[in-house]
This record gives sequence, structure tokens and C-alpha cells, in this order.
Amino acid sequence: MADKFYITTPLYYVNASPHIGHSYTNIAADSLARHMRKNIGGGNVWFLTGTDEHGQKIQKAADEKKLTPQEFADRTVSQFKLLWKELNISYDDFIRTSEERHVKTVQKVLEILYEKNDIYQDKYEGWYCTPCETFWVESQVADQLCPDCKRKLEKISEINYFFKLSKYQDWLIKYIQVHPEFVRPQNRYNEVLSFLTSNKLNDLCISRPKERLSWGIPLPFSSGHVCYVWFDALINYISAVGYFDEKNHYISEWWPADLHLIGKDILRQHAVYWPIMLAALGIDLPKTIFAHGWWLIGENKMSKSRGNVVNPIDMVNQFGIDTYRYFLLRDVPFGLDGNFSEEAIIKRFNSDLANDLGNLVYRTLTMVEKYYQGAVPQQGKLDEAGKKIGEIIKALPAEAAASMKELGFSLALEKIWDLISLANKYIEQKKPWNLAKENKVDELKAFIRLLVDVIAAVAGEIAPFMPDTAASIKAQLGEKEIRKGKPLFPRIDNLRTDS
RNA sequence: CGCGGGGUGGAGCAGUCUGGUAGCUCGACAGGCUCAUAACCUGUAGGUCACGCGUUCAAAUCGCGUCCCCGCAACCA
Repeated sequence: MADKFYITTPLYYVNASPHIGHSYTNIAADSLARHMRKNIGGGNVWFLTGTDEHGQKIQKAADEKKLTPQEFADRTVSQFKLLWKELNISYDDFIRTSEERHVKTVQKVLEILYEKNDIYQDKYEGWYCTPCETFWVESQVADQLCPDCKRKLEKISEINYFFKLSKYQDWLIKYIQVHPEFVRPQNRYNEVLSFLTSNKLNDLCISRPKERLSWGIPLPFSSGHVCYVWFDALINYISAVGYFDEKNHYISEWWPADLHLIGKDILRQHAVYWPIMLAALGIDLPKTIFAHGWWLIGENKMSKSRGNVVNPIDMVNQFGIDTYRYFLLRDVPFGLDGNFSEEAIIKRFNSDLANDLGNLVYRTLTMVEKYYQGAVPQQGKLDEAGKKIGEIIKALPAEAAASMKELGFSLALEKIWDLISLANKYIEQKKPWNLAKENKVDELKAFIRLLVDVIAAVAGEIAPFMPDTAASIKAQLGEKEIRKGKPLFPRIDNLRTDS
């Protein structure tokens, strides 16, 4: 039974400011966390996010700004925290890989695996790509260029430590085969499985010599090395919510994670390295790793070099928090890539938020004011169409929950909007202004009350996605008397094309 | 023989696995209504489902082939 829900986002690398992609992951995670809190109780949900702060790139970036790596990281961390506040991200914990609790756990993990001989020392001779921080074996390299980035590789020879990924490859394949829910969506699952079955895993080099990199977690068994960032970073998921006891058993009230939410670019680390690390430690695996898609800017990939990176704060300032959250979760099915543009946001804003939702709330409350001086009437006898809407209201939470279970944010919102649209149609059908003229008192009362019930239900269901809007609607509905406010989403006038 | 995604009314997409009236949102046009944010409701137009061949009683959907588009340096969700 789902009596607890532990959800994580990736730890964001602090070498640059947050962008739309970071915000996408956290908004999705936040909506899910809020949804689950509603369903299983706030105390049963744990939502973790944080930052990944070690490694060469951070050290380099810090050097350029004449800061220590820690000072540099602190600056970016405050940007992330500010953004999460702006976006109403309700995380329960924020972990930084530079924190003591994390460092200690990583070192413990290293010790355990070293004692177990799953980490071994070897002389590494081969090719190293400094910008990528990646090792390559002879067979992968052509023309002394990095297979990934095509830049020149360095030939190096040094003592390093390796984690025995290869030992667990067959085990992992079997595990994934019998756990179809381990990686989602389906295409990513297929991708991982085919990668595992068609390649032989190399052991993972998990150390970096200190002379090359000092900004990292020191290996407990070698004073000359620090830990490779990915190996360090993944451990956050357990270092944040538990500890190892004297017998090296991992103790946690939250682990295993129910969901690791990630972007599609970091699937391999999460679906291959991480489960093997856990298996080697004798720790349960997370239930599901879900890799979502990317936002393309117009038709292009977002990239710093193209200079088309979208700043989430700008979007929030321009369109509002809830509009931004709604757009990201509604416009594209979770898992697929999407096209981001201001035009697309405006379109969604005007049609879904202003015309459908905002207008329904506004027109309904106006009728409550006009016909009942602001007092919401009692429920009454409904016609067939009205009864049907009543049933849909009752069924909506379960409908939305079913979609959310599959991380179908877009679908869940569609279902909510189906009700909104139905209500708008029903108004047209009942013509309340005629009921009022014809003095059909009971029918009008029951009708208006149904509309209010629709709005209340909608407010309840959109709360995980648009917390402020939901709160505003609830406030406007009031206790006994409504307190109508200004339109929730005043239309954005397209004619205004100033610069 | 590189890998992957895709080509469905003006735009964006669903449908393809499990063949059988081609659906949704936006846009356009017309009408209705007035409680409402020029909103809402109804209706209309618009598609040889990239192309060819094949399987089948029947193909957007299955098979084979062809063409075209996008991504595949780093940063990074």
C-alpha cells in the first residue's frame, strides 16, 4: 500500500544559473508531491531536491571568479533556492553535496564497497577528456579525439580506483526485466535494456587524483584521491534520508524512493550506475525512475552557446507563477520533448486560463451576487444533465489520480478542463437569466449551487498544479458569502506588440 | 549499411502496438446568447493520413521499398 511517497529531483549542478529545464523537473515533482500529500497525507510524503557541487567544472568556474569552490557554489545555490521559492516549490529537504551529512555517507559507502572488494585499485593508462571528465579505452578512441565531444584527449597513466559495474551487469538486466516499472516511460525502458544487453559494461573509474582535482570528497582509503562527481552525487538520495549503522546496514524511514524524476540526459547514471551501487551496498532499489523530455526553444535545442536559454524568473514575472506551471505541465505529455515559446504560453493562457477557467469562475460568482446577494444557495433538485455533472464532480478526484499515477500531468489537467467546459456548456443550456425572469426559483438555486460546486471541485483538483490560483478561488468562494475578486486571468491582448 | 525521433485539414497534436465511420486543441468563417474577461454556446469549411508496391473483404494502422524533415560538440532537466 502506498502509505508513504518519497520523490526526488536530480541534484542540479551549480556551475550555471537555473534555467527552464531545472524548473520543469521541480514543478513536475512539486505538483506530484502536492497531489500525494492531498491523497495520503502530508506527513507521508517526502520531497527532496538539492545541488551537486563538486568536480572540475565547479573548481574551474570558481577559479575564474576568484572564489573558493564553496563560495562559488553558495552563490548558485542561493539562486536555485530563490527560484524554488518563486515557483512555489514545496520541497521538504534541500541537500547539498558539500554538506557534512552527505560527505560522511559517501565516505561510508566508499569504505563499505572497498572492504567488499567492489572497489579496487588499478593503474589506469589511456585517454582522458578533461572537459568531459571522462575516461576512454583505446577501442573507443579514434584520432586521439573524445568520442563525445571530439576534442583532443590526453594520454594519461595514473593510479585510480574502480567500481565493479561489470560484476553486476547480468543481475541488473534480470532485475530490469522482471521490473517493468523500474524505468519509465516505455521507450526509455527499452533504451536502457537494449544498452545493457548489447554492451559490455566497463568498470567505473570513481576517483580523481588530487593534483588534478581537489574539490571533491576525499577517498577514505587513499589520501591522494577524491571521488568522481557522479558517484558522489547519486548517493544524495540515500544520504538525505538515512544513515549506516555499526553493522553497515542502511537505515531510513523513507528509502526506497518511490520516484526518481530525471531528465532524459541523465538516464544512464540513474538506471545503470545507481542501481548497481545500491545492489553492491545491499540496499533496495528505487521503485521507479522516470525520465522526462526536453523543452526546445522554438525548434532548437536550448543551449548556452546558442544564447537561447530561457530564464524561468523572466517567465514568472511576465506571466505569473501558475500560468508558467500550468503551461509546462499541460502543453506537452510528460516524457516527450516540447516546444517552448511565449506565443504558446499566451495561447494556453487565453484559451484555457482566461476563457475557460477564469471566465467560468467570474460569471458564476457574478450570478451568485446578482441573484442571491452573494449567499451561495443550498443544493437542490437537478435535471438529468445536472445530475450527470454532479457525478462527474464526484468522480473527478479518482480520475485525476489515475492519470497522476502514470505521471500524466497533461491528461489529468485535461480531465479537469473537461468539467470546466461541461459547466460552460451547461450554463448555455440552462439559460439562468431566463430562469430568473420566469421566476423558476428552485431550479435556479439548484443550478447556481451546482456551478459553485463545480468551481470548488476544480479548485481542489488544480491545487497541486496551481496552488495560488486554487487558494484564490477558495477565498473567493468564501464561507457563507462569496467574495468575488477581479478576474483570475485577464486576457493577454495580442494586439499589443510593443517591444 | 551509423543511431534515434518524425512526416495526419492553416498551426500544434492524438489515433498506428490490438486493421473496419479520421478525432482533439488553436485558428478561420457564420449564427446564437447576454450571467461573463469582445468572453461563452452552436454550426460550417478545410485532410488522396509523405510516396510506391504488397497482404487483406477492409490499411493512417501490417510487410517491403523510396523520399523528405529534425536531433546526435559542450553546458544541461
